Amino acid sequence: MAAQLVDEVGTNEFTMRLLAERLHSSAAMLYRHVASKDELMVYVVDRLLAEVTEAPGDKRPQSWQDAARRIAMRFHRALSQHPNVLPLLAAQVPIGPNGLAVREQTIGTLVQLGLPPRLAARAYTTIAQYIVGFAALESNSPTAAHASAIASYYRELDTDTYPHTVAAADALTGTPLEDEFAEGLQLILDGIDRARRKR
Amino acid sequence: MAAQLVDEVGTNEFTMRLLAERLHSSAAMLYRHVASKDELMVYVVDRLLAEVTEAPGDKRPQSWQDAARRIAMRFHRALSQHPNVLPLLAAQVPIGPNGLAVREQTIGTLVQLGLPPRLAARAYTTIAQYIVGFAALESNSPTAAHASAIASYYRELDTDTYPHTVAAADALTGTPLEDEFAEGLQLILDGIDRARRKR
DNA sequence: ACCTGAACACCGTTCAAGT
DNA sequence: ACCTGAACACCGTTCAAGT
Repeated sequence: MAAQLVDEVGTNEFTMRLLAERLHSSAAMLYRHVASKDELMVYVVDRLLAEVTEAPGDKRPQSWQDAARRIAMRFHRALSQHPNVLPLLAAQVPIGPNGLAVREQTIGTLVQLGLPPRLAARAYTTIAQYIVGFAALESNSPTAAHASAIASYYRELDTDTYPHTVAAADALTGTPLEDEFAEGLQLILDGIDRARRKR
Repeated sequence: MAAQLVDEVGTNEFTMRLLAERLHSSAAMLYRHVASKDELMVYVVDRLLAEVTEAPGDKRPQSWQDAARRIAMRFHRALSQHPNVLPLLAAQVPIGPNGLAVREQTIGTLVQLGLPPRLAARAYTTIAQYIVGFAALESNSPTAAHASAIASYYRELDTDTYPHTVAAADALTGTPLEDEFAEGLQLILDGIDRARRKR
């Protein structure tokens, strides 16, 4: 399957020829199933979004904050487990069936729990953007592959010319990334809550 | 210049050979100035970030909200003027000198106007993510190139299976994108403000 | 020493030719 | 009818060979 291969070798190394080889087939054969590599990538993204969909056994959320937090965590976890999909997600707006399903489920739940439809839609978009953006930031953390190159780059930074950047970096190094994610999310949820109360 | 060519032909059509041709040079010559195409793309992104830097003649912001809004608007405008740079910005964390300068200036201003350093750093990241995410969404609007393909895709959507998505789409079609951007930004600013007051 | 054309090792995609 | 090897038209990158 294409999604597995992306997980394994990453977007850059993913090749129609390599996928064909894995399937004991030929590259030309793939074009009988998909129109292009781009279309295939849409499917790969949609596979990831499938993991964000609500499971049937999930207990019902008690508040819209609860619901938003839960979907955000699922989304975040899916991206942690499939970090190689991130570049694809940043490049496309997810238009596959699961992408639409997640959107629909989430907005629906938020509306049901008291958020005005317009605000619910904006909330979903803002949160989704935050998750993807945070994951992009996370992939640049010291555990990532290109770490050494970027680390050496930052090492050259003067504390005098970039005092706040360096200070902030130090401050944030203290807190684990999981907490950071939750804190930033809370920032957004609070903003949504204030918008809700205003009307 | 590389940035101009990206603006003109887009990321996909941008080619070392084409750039060399524009410069009345050869592709091999480019590798005397840059190590790789990726490095060149870092410069292209940094050119855009240069437009986000504070101009010397700017009047001083009155509040951190004011400062944040102003930098967000500049960033947003730069992306509107160079939409082809967006895919690059989504793929890299901007590590060029201007990227660092914008970060430094912004966090510095926010701290000076009363935001705790940690919160200022997170605020910058969250807002930057929002801007890039919003631009990605905007590039999918009906004025964009791939509009017909995506439009036809959404046309197939059942109002029964995706009631909230369709309803939200209708609701949001009414408001101009500029207003939407400002509203979403306000959501985040409110969240930051609540975090500030809490401590 | 500086620049280039041509080459290398790839791509995504297509298509004539086999079974 | 289904599948494939080879080909096409490209890439980014390198390098021997020219000046």
